[in-house]
Amino acid sequence: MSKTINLHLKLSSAQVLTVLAKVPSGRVVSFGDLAYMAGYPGKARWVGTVLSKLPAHTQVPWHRVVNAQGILTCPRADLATKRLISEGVSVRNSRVSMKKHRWSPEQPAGKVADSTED
DNA sequence: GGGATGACAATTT
DNA sequence: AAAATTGCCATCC
Repeated sequence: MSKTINLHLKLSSAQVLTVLAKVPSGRVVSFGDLAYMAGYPGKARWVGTVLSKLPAHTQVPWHRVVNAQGILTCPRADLATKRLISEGVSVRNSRVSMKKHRWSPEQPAGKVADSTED
């Protein structure tokens, strides 16, 4: 059949940035997780492309984004490391412990998964 | 408009 | 554990 009907409908980078802005200090997320949370599972590469276009003075915590291996793969890895350590994240050789610092969109207590949610 | 590249990931060898 | 393969999307030449 036809191969994906991707018409003029483009992905929303704003959604990714919105989710990223929700990542708390001292935590990190992978590109894939970020893409998944934003509603675009499997499009990790695209997330990388989006972040690569962020301005240098952006307020978005781009330094909290690492790859699935927990490695800081951004061109400012040294800066990201510096920031993460400042937030209490253990960074070793541009690498963080995903098992310990990986952030999940956990709902705050009281807000249980209700089907009536939007 | 095709091919290479990039802040990726899951699977397989 | 590490390298190779394949998939994925936007951007650059």
